[in-house]
Amino acid sequence: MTEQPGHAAGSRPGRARDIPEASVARLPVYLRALSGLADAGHVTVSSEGLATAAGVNSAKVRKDLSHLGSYGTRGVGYEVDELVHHISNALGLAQRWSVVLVGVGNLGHALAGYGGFASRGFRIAGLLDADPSRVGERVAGLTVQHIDHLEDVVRSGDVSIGVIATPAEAAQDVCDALVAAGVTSILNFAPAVLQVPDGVDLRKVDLALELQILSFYEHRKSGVSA
Amino acid sequence: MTEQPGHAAGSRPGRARDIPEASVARLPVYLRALSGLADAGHVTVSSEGLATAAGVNSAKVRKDLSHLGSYGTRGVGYEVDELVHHISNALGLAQRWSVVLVGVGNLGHALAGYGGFASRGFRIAGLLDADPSRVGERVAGLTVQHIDHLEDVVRSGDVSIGVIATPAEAAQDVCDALVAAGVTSILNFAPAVLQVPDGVDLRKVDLALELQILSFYEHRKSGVSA
DNA sequence: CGGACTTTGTGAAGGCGTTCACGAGCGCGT
DNA sequence: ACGCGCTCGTGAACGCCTTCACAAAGTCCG
Repeated sequence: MTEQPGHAAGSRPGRARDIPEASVARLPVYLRALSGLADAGHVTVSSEGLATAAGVNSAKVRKDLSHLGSYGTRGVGYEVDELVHHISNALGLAQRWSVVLVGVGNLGHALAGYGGFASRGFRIAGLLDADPSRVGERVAGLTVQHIDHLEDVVRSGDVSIGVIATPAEAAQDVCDALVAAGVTSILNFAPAVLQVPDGVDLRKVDLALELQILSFYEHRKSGVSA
Repeated sequence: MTEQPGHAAGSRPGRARDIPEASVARLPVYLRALSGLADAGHVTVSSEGLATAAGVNSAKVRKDLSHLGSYGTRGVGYEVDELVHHISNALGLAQRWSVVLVGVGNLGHALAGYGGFASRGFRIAGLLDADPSRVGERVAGLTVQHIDHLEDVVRSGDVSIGVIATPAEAAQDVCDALVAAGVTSILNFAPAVLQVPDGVDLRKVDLALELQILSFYEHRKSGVSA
């Protein structure tokens, strides 16, 4: 399930209408499904249709979307374009976020070249690495800089999100440096558990974790009839 | 949160002791934390210690581990080596799984070279790609083969797990081909929602999804005091 | 224009997972 | 040998999320 921790949810009593974490996590999925539906020429879509495209059930879709407001038309469904707009707004994708990517190894290359970031409004403000032999290399239209320039890049690029794609050993140091430079959200691809101070959001993607979960169920399958 | 669907849980009435999905998802995290503790020279660890290392709370650790059996010693804690052994067994990592990786682009390269797979007992039985210009290339000690060889690779390599790292457009076709070849678990890195028949487990890792979730909370942060 | 049909939005119910809290068991020191 | 202190294992309470089910509301067609 790869659940993620609670985002220091109560850091402020803030009156902001809160959308359940589980719902927030599905909004990007709806966004992607809606892109596909738009490309296929659909102008409107029912909760049932969107549910199928997103791989969930329709009750969940309706409940999730209801947190954003009442943007559906009874008897018809949701207007695809309008829904994309509202979900994007809710996710904060209307504004262009700048991210800094630390660690330009295999995974870093893949992330830098990944189209899914740019298409969702994320701008890579800098590529950094601690290895001097990598500095100067051109990757995805950017020049790799030394990690010492982290603070410059963050401040001059108005960066609030950092992505860590370093080896596990370096991850915590990089994380601390990101926080010190003023980054307030961190996405960690390194296989390590990181500590961050309150007020900084941390999420992780573990490439091997899902494979191990599959292993569990695969193991169960073969063992069931034994 | 990136939660994952229900693994067709009830496919068999199977008496296999079932571990809650949420627990299963944390076991790999414990495994990693325990590796770190072992390297640091710890022989035993308390639920509190493991909780800190894994980034969860101790009650959760104890509850999760209790599903595997009673391997702790009251007043002392858990023996690190023994716990690694039991968790590995539960996850099915005692046996060596063979996986086939389809799509050798940027991400495919990163995955093929990712040490976390090999270190957890996953063997890459083949690298496949549809692009003829990529066929023959050596990546991570293997030679890229054309996708037409999929069935050969799966059958001769006793492969039960497939990893998809293709563009979104190709993902469903590759998925169908994997299923047809006999793969029963699929890990999808492509940004697409895939359909699989009953009996096949599907999990996905979405590189951009977590970034969008961070965007949501970052957006909220800046909007709170406005 | 009116009635039947479709689909949303949502209160209520149910299930799952987390957290609490404490009894049971084990090691250690005296 | 015995009691003290520590930590596990676990039933119970709690809370979040999912699912159900239906009234409200809008469309479409005769």
